[in-house]
Amino acid sequence: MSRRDEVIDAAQRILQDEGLEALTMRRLGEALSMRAPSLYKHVSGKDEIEAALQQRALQSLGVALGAAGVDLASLAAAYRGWALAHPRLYELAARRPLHRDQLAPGVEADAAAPLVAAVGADPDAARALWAAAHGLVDLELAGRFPPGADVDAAWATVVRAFSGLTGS
Amino acid sequence: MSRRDEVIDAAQRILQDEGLEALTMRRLGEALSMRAPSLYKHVSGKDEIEAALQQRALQSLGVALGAAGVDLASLAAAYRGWALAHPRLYELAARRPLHRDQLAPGVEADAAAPLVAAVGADPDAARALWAAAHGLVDLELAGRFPPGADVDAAWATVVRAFSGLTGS
DNA sequence: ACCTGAACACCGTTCAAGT
DNA sequence: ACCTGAACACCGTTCAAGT
Repeated sequence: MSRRDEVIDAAQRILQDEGLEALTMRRLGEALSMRAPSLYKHVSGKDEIEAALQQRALQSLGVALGAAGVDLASLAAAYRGWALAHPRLYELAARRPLHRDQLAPGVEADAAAPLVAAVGADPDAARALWAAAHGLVDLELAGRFPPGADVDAAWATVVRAFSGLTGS
Repeated sequence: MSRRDEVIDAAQRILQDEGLEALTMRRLGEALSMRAPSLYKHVSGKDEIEAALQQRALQSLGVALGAAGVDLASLAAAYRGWALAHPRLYELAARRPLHRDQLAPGVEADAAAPLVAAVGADPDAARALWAAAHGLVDLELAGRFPPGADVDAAWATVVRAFSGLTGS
């Protein structure tokens, strides 16, 4: 494993265990037993680290969605399940600017492909569905729903609304 | 106008004109012709400033939604219109942790009330609709849709999906 | 009552220097 | 090839001191 990959791996560990605000160059250097300036010999800067983790997140999410099949309900469950299982990665990939220039081409499209397939290849419907799923996850992760809110029911409503679109 | 209100006003101007990352205590002090530490005589810290702006954002959004009526399509247009007209305020109020403890009680609920009314007081449907609208705005503001994407059509799809819910 | 300068504990990043 | 210390230009915040 290259030294660069060790840096990215350590960054992912810090992100998942301690959160996004803990992911600093000094903290990362500490985890690798070096000073922060030394990291710049293996990585161009913090942006490259974030881009690499965004890429991993998109790929992992895409795999999870692909495994869920084409059924709208199970796809929705897979989206939410992945996000709740990897909240820091989701946050980094969905709530932060995407470092598109440093992403392998197609990663974004591959992650979204299962959603597109589920709505019958209609790109507008796919974007609407993606937005609804993203909005639900985003609000849930941000703690925006009131304590007693039935988030499952909100998801079910979205699934029902979009089923009505393609079903009839 | 109290000195505190002058601070909040200046903060809003900086936020809207220069963006969230320009809203620093030193920059804010400069705009008010004082040093950053002096701000702490009028405001407890940056959190209070952010909370005050979040409150203004929620109130302004609530007014815009209330004026749109109960029609789902015009409500959706009002939500998107407000967000695109005040992208920095929307970002502060929707993409950042809400400083709930420093918010006047009811502000959140008041902003959401028109959405709740539009879906027939069903809280699950209201959350689903809110999430879909938030997701669409969030992705659009973050530049996550591809350049040629028909965002209008995606909004129309959401409106159609939710109309089907209550209509039949 | 209001404002200041100096300081503290942080950031990301650059760079000359060492091995 | 790899790592270091010192430095630069930033953060939010505290505090003793001035008027």
